[in-house]
Amino acid sequence: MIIEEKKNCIILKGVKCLDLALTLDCGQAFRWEQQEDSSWSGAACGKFLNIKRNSGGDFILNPTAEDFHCVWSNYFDLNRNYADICETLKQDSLVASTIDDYYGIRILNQDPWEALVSFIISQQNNIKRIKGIIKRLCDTYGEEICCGWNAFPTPEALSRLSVSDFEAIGTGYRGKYLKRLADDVAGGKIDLNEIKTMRLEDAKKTLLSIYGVGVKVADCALLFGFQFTECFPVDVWVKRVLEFYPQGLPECFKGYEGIAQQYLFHWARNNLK
DNA sequence: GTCCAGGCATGCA
DNA sequence: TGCATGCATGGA
Repeated sequence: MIIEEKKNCIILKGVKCLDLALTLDCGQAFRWEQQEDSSWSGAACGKFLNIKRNSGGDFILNPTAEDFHCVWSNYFDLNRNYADICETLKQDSLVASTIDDYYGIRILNQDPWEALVSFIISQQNNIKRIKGIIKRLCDTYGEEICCGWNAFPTPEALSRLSVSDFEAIGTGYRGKYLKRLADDVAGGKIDLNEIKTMRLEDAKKTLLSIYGVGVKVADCALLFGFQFTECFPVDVWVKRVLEFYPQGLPECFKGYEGIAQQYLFHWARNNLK
């Protein structure tokens, strides 16, 4: 991969295995919106980004060089060799049959707080509605960054809300979970950065002790927000896929179960109605 | 109108 | 430890 730092943009050449639509709109992050010029706009880690792919296959990004290196390079997991990982995952016949259709899905390294809140909202909910709730949450309680985009609201900001404030933006019964989480994180009772340094078992145990966080939400947060690529979240769709794996997950997934899961999740949603 | 969605807490056996 | 039930909401 070659990084060209221009005056007003960053150009990435030779990036392997990155499909913007599949990666940004596959249900792992909920704030990305495709624009009329087919570029994608969104916000993460307190920064705004617009990114597009030109006809030559290069990626054009709008941030400063500093923000690219400090935030977006890691967010898009650009230093991980997905091409090699996909080759390994293809040893499994089901993944092999799906990977060409969905090639280019990456696991985004999201902010732990945003990921945890987002996946608490996601429970027993559909992706379209999850996006709406998170948009209202950010528009109402996040600090403005630029271009009409707000940052994801901080724990402190959300701790000032009441349960009914959460419910007013459509969280439903999850409002009480969010209220307690915001209070505990803002108050220092839960330290998300510390969880990030833990071994997987301890990190998962800690997340499971949070009110409103069960196995599925914990696995999604660990995979998408805490960089544990070996987590394999099982939702209603993946549960259907698992019928194809009566012996358990194949050896070739080892260490990258979460990446395999994204391909299988996507395939299931499109094929197992 | 009914069913369902990137589930979880709770109560009861 | 394992299973049944209620939970908010809006799109299909």
